[in-house]
This record gives sequence, structure tokens and C-alpha cells, in this order.
Amino acid sequence: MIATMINNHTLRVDDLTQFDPYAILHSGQVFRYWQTKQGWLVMSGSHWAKIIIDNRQIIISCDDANYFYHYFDFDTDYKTIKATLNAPKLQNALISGGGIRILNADFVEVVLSFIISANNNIKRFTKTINEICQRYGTQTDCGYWSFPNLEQCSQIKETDFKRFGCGYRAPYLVKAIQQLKQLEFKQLQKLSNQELQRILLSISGVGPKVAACIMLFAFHRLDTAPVDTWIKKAIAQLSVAEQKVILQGSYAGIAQQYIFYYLQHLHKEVL
DNA sequence: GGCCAGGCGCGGA
DNA sequence: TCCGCGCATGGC
Repeated sequence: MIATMINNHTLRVDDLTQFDPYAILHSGQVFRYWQTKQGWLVMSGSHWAKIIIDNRQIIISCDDANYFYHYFDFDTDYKTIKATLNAPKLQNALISGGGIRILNADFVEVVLSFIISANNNIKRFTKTINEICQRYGTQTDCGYWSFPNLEQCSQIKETDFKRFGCGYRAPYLVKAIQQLKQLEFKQLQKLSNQELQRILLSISGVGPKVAACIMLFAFHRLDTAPVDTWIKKAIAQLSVAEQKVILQGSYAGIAQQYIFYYLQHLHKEVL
């Protein structure tokens, strides 16, 4: 048991070794979170959760406990998965990233956020995303704004995206929003990796790397590993067998995520 | 001040 | 199919 649903608005984390809020939030899968006096506040789509860290206990107070039980992937035992990632040079990364979990994030938010992320830096595009939410989303009862839904997104013009710093990605975003309206998340969930990737690559502004992020963070395809400039540098140091674990293993996405957090956040040059 | 960022679209070979 | 180039813009 990793977490228990106490009621419709409350979750209790039972196994603290499998839930590290700091590492999860700083592992590049979510860009709308804030530190609070008690812990963290996280937004996903139109939903909000307060992670309250108190006396070696973690309580999640939120607008929808079912949503966040799924969001934090509490049915998956990452301890068992971690044991299958055999790569000696990755041990430090695995230990550091121990409490990272792969989220089940909001589809539209993931697609548009990662289009904006392309050839951009995290600090900059996080600011862009949050400004777009404040301008076009809806204020929720926790005080923070929802990610704009597709109808709200349709109101955003190319010049608006540019105004918020999206640069040359602005036209891609406008087109992607129209394409998203033609897609049904629940139908896409049924597709094989290959079919899903083909559809995602047809979205404007989505290439192989962004498609992999969408597959991992919105569709929970744990065997899909986004390869960015950080991961490219890291895998160059690994043996062929270790590269296979990262790029092709059943849990390639998880391995990659541990490495990304280790390199990007802990500022390590080497594994 | 130059390099880089969770890359992608496009045109030419 | 593959390769190289241009691209907005701020963080560092």
C-alpha cells in the first residue's frame, strides 16, 4: 500500500520511500507547482492538490482524490521496477531519484507545454506556461488558475502566444490546438505505441522527443524514453548494454527520468 | 557577449 | 529518407 484514499478530498501517503514530492516536482514532468508553508501546491489541468508534509507524514488535500490517486500513480510499485534497472553507472541516479513517480498528467496540458519546451529552457517556458494559464485559464478555488481547456485555448491567437514568449512556436501551438480538437484521449489510449506515436507526430510542433514526453507523461507508456540534449550527453558515457536499459528497456521512461533529475537538478556532470 | 535550452519544420540532396 | 539550417528569446 503506497497511499490510501481517506475521503473524496484527502489522500494519505503510507510509504514515504516511494513518494518524494521534491524529486517528482523537479523532474521535468510538471511545470505548475509552488512551494507553500506546509509543502507544495500542484496544478494539473483544472485540478489542484496541496501536498502537506508534516511530522514525517504526507497528506494530500485536493479537489478530487480519485484524480490525484491516479495522477500520482499510487497503484504502481516503483521499488520492484527499480530493482529491474540493472546499470551500475546508474546507481547514484537511481538512489537520488528513488521517490520519483511517473505522473498521469493532463493530455492537453502535456502536449502544449512540451511544444513550448522545445529548444527552450525550463525556467523560461515555465514562466510562459504559467502566464498563459493566468490569462486564459479559470481561477480555481485554491487561488491558482487552471490550464486553459481546448475551448479557451482556441481563443488564443498567434500574436498572443508570441506576447507570452512562445517565439517561433506560436503558429505551431495555434495549429496544434485545432488538431487536438479532432482527437479523443480515450480513443488514443487504446492505440499501440507505434500507432500512438504516429498520431502524435502529426501534431504541429510535435517531433520525436515531444511525442515521447506525451507518451510517457500523459499515456504512461513507461517503455518510452524522451531523449533530449541532457540524456544524449549522459548516455554517451554508458556501455552499450546500459544504453539499452535507458533507451529500449520495459521501463526506459523511468530510467531516463531518474537520470534527467540527477543531471538536471542535482547539477552533476557525470553519472 | 556568446552559448545554450527536455527540438522542430522545412527545403534540398 | 536523410541532412543541415533557421528559428525567438531569455538564462547563465
